[in-house]
Amino acid sequence: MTNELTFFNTMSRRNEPFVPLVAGKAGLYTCGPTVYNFAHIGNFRAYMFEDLLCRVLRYFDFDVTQIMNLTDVDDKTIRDSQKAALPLKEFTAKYIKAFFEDLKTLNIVPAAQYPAATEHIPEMIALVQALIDRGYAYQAEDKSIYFSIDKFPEYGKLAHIDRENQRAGVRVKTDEYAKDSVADFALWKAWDVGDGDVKWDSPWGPGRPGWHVECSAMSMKYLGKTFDLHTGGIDNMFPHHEDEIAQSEAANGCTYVRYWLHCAHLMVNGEKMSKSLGNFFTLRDLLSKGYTGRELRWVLLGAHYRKKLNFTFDALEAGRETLRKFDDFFRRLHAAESTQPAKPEETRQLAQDAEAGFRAALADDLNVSEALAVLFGLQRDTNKLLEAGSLDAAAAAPLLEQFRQFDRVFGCLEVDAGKSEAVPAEVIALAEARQAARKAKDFAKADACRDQLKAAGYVVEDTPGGFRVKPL
RNA sequence: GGCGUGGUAGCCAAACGGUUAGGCAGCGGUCUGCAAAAUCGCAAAAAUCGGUUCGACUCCGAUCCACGCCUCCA
Repeated sequence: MTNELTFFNTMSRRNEPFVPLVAGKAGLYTCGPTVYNFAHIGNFRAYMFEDLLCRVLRYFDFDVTQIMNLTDVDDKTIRDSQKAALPLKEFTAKYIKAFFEDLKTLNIVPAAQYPAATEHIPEMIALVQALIDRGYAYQAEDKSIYFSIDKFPEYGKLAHIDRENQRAGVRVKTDEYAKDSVADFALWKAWDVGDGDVKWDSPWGPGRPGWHVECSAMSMKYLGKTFDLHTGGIDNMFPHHEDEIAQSEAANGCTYVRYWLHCAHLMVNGEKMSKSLGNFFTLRDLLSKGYTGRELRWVLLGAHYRKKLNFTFDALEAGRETLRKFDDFFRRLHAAESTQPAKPEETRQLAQDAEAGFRAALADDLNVSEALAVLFGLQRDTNKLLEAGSLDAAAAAPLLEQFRQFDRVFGCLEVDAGKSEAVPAEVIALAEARQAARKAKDFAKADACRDQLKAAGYVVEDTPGGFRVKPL
């Protein structure tokens, strides 16, 4: 059985066996949302990928500690809270609440902690001070503190950025005159009038932390100076993650992160979905169109995380159909009755083989497509047995259990959801009336009964053993 | 300009130097009063042009196209 997980490490640009710092444990840091608005489904592609990663790590018996930060102070958050005439905290609280609701709707397993930037200012100040003490940072004329990239020769090792070849000129903004070098980035932003009452005291005067320093300070606090995995969207690779590495390694003198995993974008009409382009859907948009979190979850799970995924409503519809078939399938499997000798040893073997294929697929840098092929393969084999009438409860049990195992990773099969569904007595009565009419060859009446059932929200299906009623 | 990714059947999407990926949709058979579900089967592919090879969707090169990062961004 394959038990060796491999991940594509952005740092080395190749697949590497995952060997954690501490055997059996995995520490993971995830760049979370900036809470000035509702997250869109492109954002959720990244959170879904991270959920998949954590679920797979757990499937392989790792004890996972996931930390996801909340960026609750930055230029846009300040700007929009001022527009809304609300204190920063009150403004972000609304979107933090919405974010957690959305995670739940998508059945994303919660992280261990969700540290907020504004709750960790002392840690950030300490980190900036360490960088100043070690000669990596300086205060400019505008009172802000900057990281001096020239002092960190390894700068660019993650993104493979060669500073010589960067386009000259484009990065210069009018307010950056104070920096020693254009590429230097802010660790601490000095307060200015536009920030209103958003400010914290520091040894360098009032201000607020720079974006990159937030993640470094919080990840170190919860996971240590060196930790296993850091994830995020590919657009965070540069400059955000590159800057995190520079700050953290300069301050600590040791490797910051051992495995970097980056998720590709969700596209819509061939362009990346983003707030700045305005071409996005929020989860709430989809819910209001009648789609479910489960259906979106299925769609987002459908492509490998390092490949761009084009979002379409067709895909959502196809996903809905697939899930419907699964619901029906599990209902039939729960009700399995044999007309021939059942063979539990055969189904146990089927389950075992599927398990092996499933693990091998996921171990290969989270190849969900192949894992899904295994899932569908087992479904097909199971259907054949059901069709042949050679499954009873005992023979079905190992199969059901295997699907439950699969769902620890997929999180949307709902294997047991239809099991205990109570069908109202009047619906049963109606179905029985239809059955009687059919026997009497009164098909007009039988069809009328079926229409009535449909109106009540049920479908009736005729099987060799009798009828079967299920919700529409 | 620099760095990078990708172009697979109607749609979505994998693996792999030679053997059916898979899903949705479609077509035909079985089952059914009709349906539905299921099942069996079928069809359909590799942007273009070269090269390497006994053999290439898979390796190499060129071309075209799309997309991303270099600026807040999952």
